[in-house]
Amino acid sequence: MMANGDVKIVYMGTPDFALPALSALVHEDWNVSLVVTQPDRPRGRGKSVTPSPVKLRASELCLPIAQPDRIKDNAEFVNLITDLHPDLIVVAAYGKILPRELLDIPRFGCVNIHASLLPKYRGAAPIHRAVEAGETETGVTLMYMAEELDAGDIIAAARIDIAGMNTGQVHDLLAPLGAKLLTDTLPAIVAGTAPRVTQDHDAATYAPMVRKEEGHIDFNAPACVIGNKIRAMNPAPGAYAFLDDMQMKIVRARVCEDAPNAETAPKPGTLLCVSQDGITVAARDGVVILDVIQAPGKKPLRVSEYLKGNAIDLGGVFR
RNA sequence: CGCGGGGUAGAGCAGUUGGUAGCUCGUCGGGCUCAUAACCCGGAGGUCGCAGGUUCAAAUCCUGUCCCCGCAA
Repeated sequence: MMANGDVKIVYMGTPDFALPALSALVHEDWNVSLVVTQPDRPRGRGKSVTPSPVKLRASELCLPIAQPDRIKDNAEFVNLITDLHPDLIVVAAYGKILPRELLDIPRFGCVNIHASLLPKYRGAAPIHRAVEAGETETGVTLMYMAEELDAGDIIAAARIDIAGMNTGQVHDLLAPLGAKLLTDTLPAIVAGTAPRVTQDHDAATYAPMVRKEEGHIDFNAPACVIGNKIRAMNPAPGAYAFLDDMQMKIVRARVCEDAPNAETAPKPGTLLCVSQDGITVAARDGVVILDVIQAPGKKPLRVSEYLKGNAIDLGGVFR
């Protein structure tokens, strides 16, 4: 049996989600000979050129880094990888689809850590979409990569209970879980004994990228749907609604589904109660009670704190 | 140089025609009450982000600097 250090790995990833797996590989002495991540881009306040989280981590770990602008039809990059003769390519939220010529390079293949229980939630935003759908469990899946997005054969998966959690919380559980799944499974992959189960493609669902505007809460929806949406959109890109001209972020809320009497049902979005316990807002059925809100330019505050220095008029309407 | 808001008592805010700081909550003590997260009275607690400048005098004006946040990417 070969030692971890004898297995040459190319790691491809970009955001925070890809951090734990990279660190775990290094921690277990796998030979990470190159880290590939998205190019530094102007982002954030001030439009400053910022490196990806994975680049920062790779730097800390003193690993070689490559940041190709594109990997499709990029002979130079393909040659770089080819000449490296990696035994395995590990991908975690890299952000680009790997072309066939890359997938064919490593003898042990290319594996991908995906933040859902495949075949459900293939695509860019599996965690957001799972939370939004009100799933009570999700997980991570390790698969051999295929040309089609997230459609490769499954090697292993791990599930967790996510009831009541927001996207950030699920993310923070899934990222290390994915890392563990990877390192637990790697020996079998290298030994050629890893399972390889074809996905049930008919059961596949897709998790498209989240658009910012999706965070705009429409109170003319069932309370539970709103609750799921608020959890799904936090911490990023954030859920919000307008109170007069102010865009108020809704960081945390809880739902009460006791449907108001149809006769007296207030217009959705109406503030029914403003107190230390939260801001009760009418939904199409039931109410949503806002617990943590964030005014523009301010920090997120519990409603009880917010009210110490700001007034919110009863009867206002969120739009 | 992308646009913009902000750093003032433990928390959230007010206070810019310059004159050593106020509100709500919390906290401590006392009172009222069968009782209370309610009410009344009283107290403690702040070198007003940091550094320099102008001035008799700066939270307040000027310059620099650090940090936080919203938008946009």
